[in-house]
Amino acid sequence: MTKPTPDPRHTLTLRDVSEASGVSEMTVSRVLRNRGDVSAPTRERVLEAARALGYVPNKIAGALASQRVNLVGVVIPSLSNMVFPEVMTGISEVLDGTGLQPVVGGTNYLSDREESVIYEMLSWRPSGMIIAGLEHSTAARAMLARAGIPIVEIMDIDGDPINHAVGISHRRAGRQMAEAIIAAGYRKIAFLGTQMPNDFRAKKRLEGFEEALGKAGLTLVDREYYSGGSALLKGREMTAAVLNRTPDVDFLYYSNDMIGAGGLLYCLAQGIDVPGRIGLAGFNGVELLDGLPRKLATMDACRLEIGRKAAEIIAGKATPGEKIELFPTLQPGDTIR
Amino acid sequence: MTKPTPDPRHTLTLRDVSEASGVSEMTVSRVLRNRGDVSAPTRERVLEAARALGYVPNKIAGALASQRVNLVGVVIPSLSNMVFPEVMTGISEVLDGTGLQPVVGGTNYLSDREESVIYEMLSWRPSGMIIAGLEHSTAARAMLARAGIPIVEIMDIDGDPINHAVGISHRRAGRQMAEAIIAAGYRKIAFLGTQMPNDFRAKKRLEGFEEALGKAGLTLVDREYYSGGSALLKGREMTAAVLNRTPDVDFLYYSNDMIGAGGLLYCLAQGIDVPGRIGLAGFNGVELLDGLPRKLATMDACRLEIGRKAAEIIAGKATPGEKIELFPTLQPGDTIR
DNA sequence: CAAGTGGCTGTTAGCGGTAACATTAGCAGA
DNA sequence: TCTGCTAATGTTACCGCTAACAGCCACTTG
Repeated sequence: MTKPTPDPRHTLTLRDVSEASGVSEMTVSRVLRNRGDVSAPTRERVLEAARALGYVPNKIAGALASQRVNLVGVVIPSLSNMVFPEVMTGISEVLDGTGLQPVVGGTNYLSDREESVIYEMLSWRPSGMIIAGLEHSTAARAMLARAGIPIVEIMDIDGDPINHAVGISHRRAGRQMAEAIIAAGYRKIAFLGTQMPNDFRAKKRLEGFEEALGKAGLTLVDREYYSGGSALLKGREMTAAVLNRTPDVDFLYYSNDMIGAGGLLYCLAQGIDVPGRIGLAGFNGVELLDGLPRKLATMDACRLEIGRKAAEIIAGKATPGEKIELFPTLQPGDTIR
Repeated sequence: MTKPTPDPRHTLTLRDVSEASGVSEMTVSRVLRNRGDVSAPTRERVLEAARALGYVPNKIAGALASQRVNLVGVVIPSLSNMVFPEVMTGISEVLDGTGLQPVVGGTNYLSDREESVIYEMLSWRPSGMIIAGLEHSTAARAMLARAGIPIVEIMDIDGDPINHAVGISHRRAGRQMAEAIIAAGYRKIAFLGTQMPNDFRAKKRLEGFEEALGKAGLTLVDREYYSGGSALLKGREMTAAVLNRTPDVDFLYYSNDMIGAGGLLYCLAQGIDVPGRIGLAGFNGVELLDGLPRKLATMDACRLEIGRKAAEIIAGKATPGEKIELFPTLQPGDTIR
């Protein structure tokens, strides 16, 4: 069967079910939505008819008539980031059972893309929007602000939310990590991270990090950026480059766990004493790390909780304070002495 | 600003733009959709008015009236599987520019969930559906079959598609891997995989694998299953368990690369000679592997290409043959001697 | 026994757009 | 001047469903 239309007739509507079961369309509608009073026998007849016909309601018509859409737009930079699936899990957990359904869109860290994804989503009149980050184009902010639905910006709270924000302070996270590293006695610290001009959160982390270094009278002894490709592999390569260029470096701060893991594998393969000779740290608290030969120091980003809280605000289950700050915990692992 | 409704008045409609620009709603509609003839000055006035008001069209109403929806439903088991983001990339690549937009839904390998996700999606009357796997509940198949839209089942072609199928033969993939392993001289082969009763593709791979073993007069010397948790870590644990229980095993066949990678790290840490004493192989060709100390033998699943081809069928860019079979290539890596 | 009451079902009028057709103006050619 | 045509715009009738309200029929209640 290659033809996509195995049905000879028109597409089914409420009317078909109504005729098949001998009641009005309205009653069918009531049965199918479990709303209002319908007698048990009628309900049975209707359900039976709907099942027999294989009727699938048309939500487009329903949404237009009722002015209600059970969709929640979720706008994130990337699906393949390890970070966002977990946020999605938190969102789904909470939304499941509320009748609300998440719809995901990716922006690839592109502001233009973000704007058009938001526009597209709003044109479906969702019940709420969850968006990663606080930085958006003016147009995007304007659209969101006047959409008349709850908007939750997630991941970050260093900035001004349109409506609600749930996240951590990346600036503070960077600072904390720097303080821990300094406290452990490391002094020649290098940074290795992504080259994404639009990864504002990574940028803020680095700012906080350097700020804390500054307070201790230190500056980064080296930095290395990458873009694209396998993060694990890039981590190896970048680490090799830094160690080569700055042999006396004693700490490598990675902007995420994947490149950190690559660096760790590289150091171990080179027989470098970790954390004695060189310390390492990443960011995110990716589950992956649990399987590595040594546990990388990191900081979890409260991803699951961020997803949950955001969804709760949309679902009306949480008091919507303007900003909800979560506090990541530093996991020293085995790579800080 | 905590209130989600910065706008005092009602939500905007075509009428508002029409009044603001002094033309009929129909003309506004034409301008906004770039359809039909509209004079340049009128077009300008309308666009100007729409921009000034911050009008976002209501696709629900538009879709109902035009009976056209630019959405493509994509149903996959899991977003956090490493496998599916790449499929999504392929889909997006092709759909971008066609005006079609993918909408993703996850099933967690649960047949019930799948059925309800499909129902939910169909109720939005999408232009097409892309669904992982060939195994669905009777009700799900029926719904899809009579939806009157192109349905593309992806990943697998060992079975009967509803409409179109794009994928690889997992049975054949398992067979091929077994043949390569046997050819390399391994004889005491164990299998380590997921415990998911609904991961039909992993199951088929194993069937093919065992079939080929059988032809060579061999059987699996051990098997180990897992569920949940960090795949990398589980890989280590399972490998330890097998090596402990069956010390003379000489090959470990993993149902996916992540647990394979965990196993590889474990073997290396134990100082086991890989691939001399023990050979290893996974499945998927995950990019991640590129950063591992040694390259794991695997077989890529043509994920990008599957996504592309599926999207092309939906977009009408490809001749829709019933089944499109892709052929994975075996990547021997460094873990088969 | 009239008037209420509650359970069940039907009727009507849109929701905000768009397809299809109608209308108008402007202009060329006979 | 009149017809015929095209480009630009307007009018009308839905799309499939649901909110709101309107019946109707037992039954109770005073």
